[in-house]
Amino acid sequence: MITIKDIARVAGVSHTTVSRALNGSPLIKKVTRDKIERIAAEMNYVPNYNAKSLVTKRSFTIGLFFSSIDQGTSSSFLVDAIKGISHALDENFNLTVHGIDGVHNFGNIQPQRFDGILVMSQSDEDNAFIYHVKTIGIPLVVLNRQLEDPSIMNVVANDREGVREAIDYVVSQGHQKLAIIEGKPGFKSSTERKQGFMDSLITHRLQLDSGYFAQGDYSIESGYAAMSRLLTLPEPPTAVFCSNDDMAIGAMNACYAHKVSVPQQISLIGFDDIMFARYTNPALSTVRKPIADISELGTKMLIQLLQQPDTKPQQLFVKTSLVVRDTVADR
Amino acid sequence: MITIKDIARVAGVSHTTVSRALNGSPLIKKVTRDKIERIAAEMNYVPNYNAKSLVTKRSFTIGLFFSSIDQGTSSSFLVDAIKGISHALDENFNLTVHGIDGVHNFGNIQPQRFDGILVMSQSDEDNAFIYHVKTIGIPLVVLNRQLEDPSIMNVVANDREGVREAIDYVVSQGHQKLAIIEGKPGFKSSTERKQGFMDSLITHRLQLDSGYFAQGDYSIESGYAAMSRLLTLPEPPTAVFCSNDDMAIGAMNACYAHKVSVPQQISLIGFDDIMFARYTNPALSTVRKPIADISELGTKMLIQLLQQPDTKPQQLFVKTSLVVRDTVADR
DNA sequence: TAATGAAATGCACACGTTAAAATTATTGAT
DNA sequence: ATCAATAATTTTAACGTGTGCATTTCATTA
Repeated sequence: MITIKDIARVAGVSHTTVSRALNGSPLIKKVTRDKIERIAAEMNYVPNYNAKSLVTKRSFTIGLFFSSIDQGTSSSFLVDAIKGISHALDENFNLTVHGIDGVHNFGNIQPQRFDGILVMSQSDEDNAFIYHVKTIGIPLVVLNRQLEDPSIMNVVANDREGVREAIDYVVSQGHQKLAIIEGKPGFKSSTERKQGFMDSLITHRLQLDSGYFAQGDYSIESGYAAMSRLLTLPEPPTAVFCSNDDMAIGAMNACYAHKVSVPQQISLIGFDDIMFARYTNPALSTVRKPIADISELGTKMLIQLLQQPDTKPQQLFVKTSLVVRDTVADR
Repeated sequence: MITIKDIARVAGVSHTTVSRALNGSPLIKKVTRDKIERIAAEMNYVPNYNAKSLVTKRSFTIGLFFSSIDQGTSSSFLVDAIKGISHALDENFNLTVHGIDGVHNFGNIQPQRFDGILVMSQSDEDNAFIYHVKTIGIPLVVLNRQLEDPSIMNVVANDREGVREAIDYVVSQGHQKLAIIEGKPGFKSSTERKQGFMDSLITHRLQLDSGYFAQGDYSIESGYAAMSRLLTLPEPPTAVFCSNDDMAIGAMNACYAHKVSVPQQISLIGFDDIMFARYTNPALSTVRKPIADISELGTKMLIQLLQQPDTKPQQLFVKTSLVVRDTVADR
């Protein structure tokens, strides 16, 4: 492996000059810099990041932490997140991936090992980790889950607005009796999406029938169970908003089991636009939550935070978009 | 941040002794070691991996490289792979994730940055990268795609055997007219799976009708197209093996579009057992390719390779398993 | 008790880089 | 031509750790 000292010898300068030249210091004369850069390229020099890190105290790695990678249904999450991040990340940054539940020793999470940390959060159980990171002072951005704490940089989708639009669309198709299968109790996203649902109904002066609010927990099974209950109602809804696509799939299977045809007899709309929403039969209409965009924006904010540590934390919202497929019928 | 020198001062020994004690050197007396370990724990000492790396020339990171993370349909791949790997990986190893297509400068891939590399390969376009890694001497394991080169450690599923079992099962259900939708031409996996298909037919003395061999390329669309063609045959098959689940989903949609009911009129069986195979309507019968197991085994082999660099490269096969769901009818 | 050898520890340097301080070269003004 | 000011470069030290070799400590034997 060749080092700056080797280059220095060839160029007839000191290794410090090489270091400066290669790092764009203004202290170096142009001709010297050019010569050094040429020689470095010729010798296929690649900097030793460990040595760099040791002295600059930067690690050139940013860590991506998921609530869990062993559990958690949403596999598309991970891919989309990594996509978005690597899109925004400089090539000589390393991206490491971890499950928060796999971190047994918080002591391993140190400023010296991570220049910055992205948390793709799915549950408030991540808070202990998040606050550890915040406490030891590693630049931090939390993605996907809306936090109450305004002192932490946070990038999320505008769930409420997105759901409102979706329900507006369902209503515009002539539906009057709308039900909702709610998300996991206590989760911010659950209440946000429910709010969006109600916003739309209220705007359209449709009644809020308490029998049309079914509890779920974001799992496929809970979608199945909730839908089964809704179908046995004396006067079933004509359209059901499922607070995520997993539950929508469960709901669709429930319809299938009860010989209720989608969308002829009942319309369904989900939330997330997971990878296989388009491959269900019929293809699921849903609200796209742009995980890749969220991740990319979050990464940009993190980089900003690295460069200017006193940047004010903000809560940023990324717009969702309605994806019309085949599960909402015109009435 | 506290260093071994701080510990040394407190313990009243030299930093060398601390270093040795903490790294399990046999040169240190037990009482000394115990004292040092106690003090280190009390002071919440965490080693500086950059300094360690600089002097030992080990990076404590292993790189996971995918063919692409921007493209490539199979999102469950990534999750399962990371699952399997982090399962086998020591906590003080870092796992970094990259897309091979995102590596613009092979010069960045150096022994100094990666102790070892795992390639989750999906296409032979990865070969340039693989051989670069091999050439510069980074310990390497290639996962998922079977290589011809016996000098590279390789862990793959036993596709041929898995398909044979699956087709045996389909035949045992009374099917006689079986078709196959083949994978991408030129891919090792395509020919392996086709071989498994033929193995079974030959064993059961069923005829190989060339009209029942449809070309695909692993994409959903190609599955749709191939199935459409098979359905227009004067004497259509009663069961179709699709060389992966994506094509099976395309095929299922083709049946749906042609008003052919699955499995009543035609049976389908896929390969991979992707995450949403169980959520199709009806749920897809398929062959599970254990990506997590492959990754875990591959990681173990890599670790072995790190510890004993002269370990002989092998080609290891991981068993697939038949997943019976609802798309193969009894006749 | 002294000599011997083995066990335990310390010293000094190295790893490749950046940064502060010191030195030398160059320019401009008188 | 001289001096000051500034530009360009070098010298020296430091980051935290591991390792070869020298040194000390300690138990054993003569």
